[in-house]
Amino acid sequence: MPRYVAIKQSICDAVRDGRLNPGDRVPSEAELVQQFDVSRMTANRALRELQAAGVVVRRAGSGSFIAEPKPIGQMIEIRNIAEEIRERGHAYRARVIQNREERANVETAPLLEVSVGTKLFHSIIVHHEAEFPIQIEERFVLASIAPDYGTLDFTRMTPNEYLTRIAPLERVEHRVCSTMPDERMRGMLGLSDGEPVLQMTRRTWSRSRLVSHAWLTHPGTRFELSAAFSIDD
Amino acid sequence: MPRYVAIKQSICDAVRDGRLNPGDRVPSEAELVQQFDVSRMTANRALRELQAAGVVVRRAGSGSFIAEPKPIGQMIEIRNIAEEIRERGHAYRARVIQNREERANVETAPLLEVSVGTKLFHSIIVHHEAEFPIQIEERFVLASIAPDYGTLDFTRMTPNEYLTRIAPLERVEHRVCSTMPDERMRGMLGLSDGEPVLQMTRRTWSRSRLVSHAWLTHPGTRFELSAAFSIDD
DNA sequence: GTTCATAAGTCGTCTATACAACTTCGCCGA
DNA sequence: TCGGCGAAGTTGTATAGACGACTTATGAAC
Repeated sequence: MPRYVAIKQSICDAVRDGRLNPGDRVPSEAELVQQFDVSRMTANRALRELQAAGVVVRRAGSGSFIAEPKPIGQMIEIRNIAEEIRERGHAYRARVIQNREERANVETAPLLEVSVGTKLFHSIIVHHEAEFPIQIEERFVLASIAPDYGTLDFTRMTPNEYLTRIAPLERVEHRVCSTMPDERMRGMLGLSDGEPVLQMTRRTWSRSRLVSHAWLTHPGTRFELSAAFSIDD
Repeated sequence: MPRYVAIKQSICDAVRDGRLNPGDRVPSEAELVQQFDVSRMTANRALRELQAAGVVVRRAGSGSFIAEPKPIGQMIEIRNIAEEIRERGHAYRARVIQNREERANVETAPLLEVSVGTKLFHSIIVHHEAEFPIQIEERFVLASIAPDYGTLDFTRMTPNEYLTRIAPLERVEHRVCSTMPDERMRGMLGLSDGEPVLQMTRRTWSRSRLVSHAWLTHPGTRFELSAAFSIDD
């Protein structure tokens, strides 16, 4: 294995293990030169590529630091819905329908790819934008990765915000489809008859495991999902 | 400007101008050393970063070449719907409803951010998966970028396929929402009453211009949009 | 105490060189 | 004609050294 890759992996491993957290200082190029007995150019390449990957941020004269939770993926923004709403200048409010610990059954176990009986949390939250329900979030979380998930107050911090804080995001998968809501959904979202919903299934991986499965349901007429991608020089 | 950036830009410019096309050979590191009077490490960095950006592919022993149209964006796959259907093992068929040249009017001009009167093509195509309509594609294309768009046979090559061939994709923007179809849509997609659709608005840029605006409408129950993103070491 | 100059630490870039691995192609011999 | 060998070209990686720009802390001068 190339030596610059070994350096990158050692730092990525430290992030995955929690030995390095967002904001923490990463060894400087000079220190890596000593630790790994490489030339400075090799240490430089390792850190430079980690910066390109968004793992660290570097400031000339200051040092290299683990990047904040996630500048987000490249496209579909994994942003905090609370922030998003506040940026639009509206009040944000959350109503927690439920948040309890469960054992995975034959229906829920496949969602997180675990065996039946595994402990997990099951939360349902309705997010409001200025009194109007804008998203229903039904989420399953691996209990082992977030043991105190059941005690959190999601009116103060969204599950997304909490999870990106305690578990470094490694991979995200989205599926989007358009359906008609069932009666319960319709009630929670305050929809009139015949209004469709946009349903997004979001799965997130951390520390090499699938840790969360969420259904995010929006009123089709009150929500747009936006994504952009561009190449640069 | 750093010298490796100057090299990258010169190559990116050549791609944008059409002087370099997919598959074309890019000057080797040794040639760049002579052309730009830099050290090989500097030329190497320029080409290496272009490879990371997906602009070129490099093969040890062989050379560096402009990458194929697009390995796709990073997430939402800009894939050929025909390929996608065939990969699922079904027959693909397209029905061209219209394909004509128009002048931009007050409604269509803003879509491509051009002034009223600009020549553009307006095509409507229904894509079928094994007899079932799976997508309606209504698209506006800047005529100046694709002068022969009006003469193409879209039952043999999709607009997407054609456009990515003649114009290097620089930026893509997606917006997704869920709505109820109007009567005409419902007919074309063969939907029963009360079935919602997933409507995606896709805008693509090439050579620094917005060149295409497309509405892609899918039956909500017969389509899923999928996207994934992951960081690697 | 405040302000300013200086020094140390750090990253950003660039050079010159070296060796290894791989690809391609031509040449030579069987 | 076919096969194999080797040379030339190309990329991948690594080293040692250099200079510049920026940040931070230290300490001196006011």
